[in-house]
Amino acid sequence: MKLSTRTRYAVRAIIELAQNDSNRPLQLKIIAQRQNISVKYLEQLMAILRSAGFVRSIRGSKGGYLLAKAPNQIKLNEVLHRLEGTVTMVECVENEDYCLRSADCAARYLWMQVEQAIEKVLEAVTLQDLIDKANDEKKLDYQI
Amino acid sequence: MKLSTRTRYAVRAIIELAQNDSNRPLQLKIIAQRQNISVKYLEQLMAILRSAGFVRSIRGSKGGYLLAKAPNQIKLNEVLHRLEGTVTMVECVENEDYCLRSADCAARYLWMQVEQAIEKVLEAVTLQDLIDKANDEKKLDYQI
DNA sequence: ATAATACGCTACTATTGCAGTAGGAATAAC
DNA sequence: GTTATTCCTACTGCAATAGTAGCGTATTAT
Repeated sequence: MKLSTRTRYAVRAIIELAQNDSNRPLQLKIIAQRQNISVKYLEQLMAILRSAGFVRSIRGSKGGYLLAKAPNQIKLNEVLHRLEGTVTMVECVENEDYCLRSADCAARYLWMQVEQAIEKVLEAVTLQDLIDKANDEKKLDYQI
Repeated sequence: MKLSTRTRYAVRAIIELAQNDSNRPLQLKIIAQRQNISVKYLEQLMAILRSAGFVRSIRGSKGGYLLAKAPNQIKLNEVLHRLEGTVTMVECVENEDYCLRSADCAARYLWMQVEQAIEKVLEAVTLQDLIDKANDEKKLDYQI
């Protein structure tokens, strides 16, 4: 039930964009440095986020990436869905016809419970929530 | 975030055992037929369940597998932990030292929320719950 | 005893998906 | 025009999973 590094990297990257409060686009080079990811790999991940409409890019010199919406308008479940293809852990949960026994399958019931729990969390969290949380933690650090 | 087929198969197998209300051991051959899994592959999965103490085996002619505890004593989180190695989706959730930024990492906060939600569901479900649920669904089928 | 049945163990192979690399084209700033 | 950056596509290497195979060991029925 591991999360792919693709997803982990991409989420970290989009958080960086959300935390970029300058009005200027943030370059992959910078994100790559901060997060210790190869630029080339990051490019591919950003392509996913871009085609999904979460970020927009500005090409050419001084170009880079910006969030395409406000951070409080980007829910993490949407992001995860795009990155993971599906958040479905098991085929039959989404596609009842996948298995003849779906209707009274005890296992399927379990997976549905788990998935609903995941979905509920992800639905309730926006990028804004995450950066707020990170800021709170930073404040705590200073107080020590 | 896919579940491995190892886990899916093993859970289905242990549910079969939980549903076996004869006092006689259930043979892998039977489970393999019902679930459409190779016997040899099942053997390996059952070895995991056995070493974890969830099931016990009876060797020899007319042998097979039985649950080692009552179905209401087997929580799904325990089973999943054994099968998946870890239910941790992201390394830093369990191991704070994994990353220098753990303390104020916005992403880590997200993954912790998700994992806690998963764990909460799995902790609350026993094999007994699953077979009860399956029986309920069967009853509904008959009523149609 | 013997045959049949069934688990136990270990090694091997094939496949798949992920992670990462590479090169060059398009675009914009200066 | 030069430089900096994204965009696109293809390729490669690697690791984990999925599945196979064969022989060994234990138990029961007869």
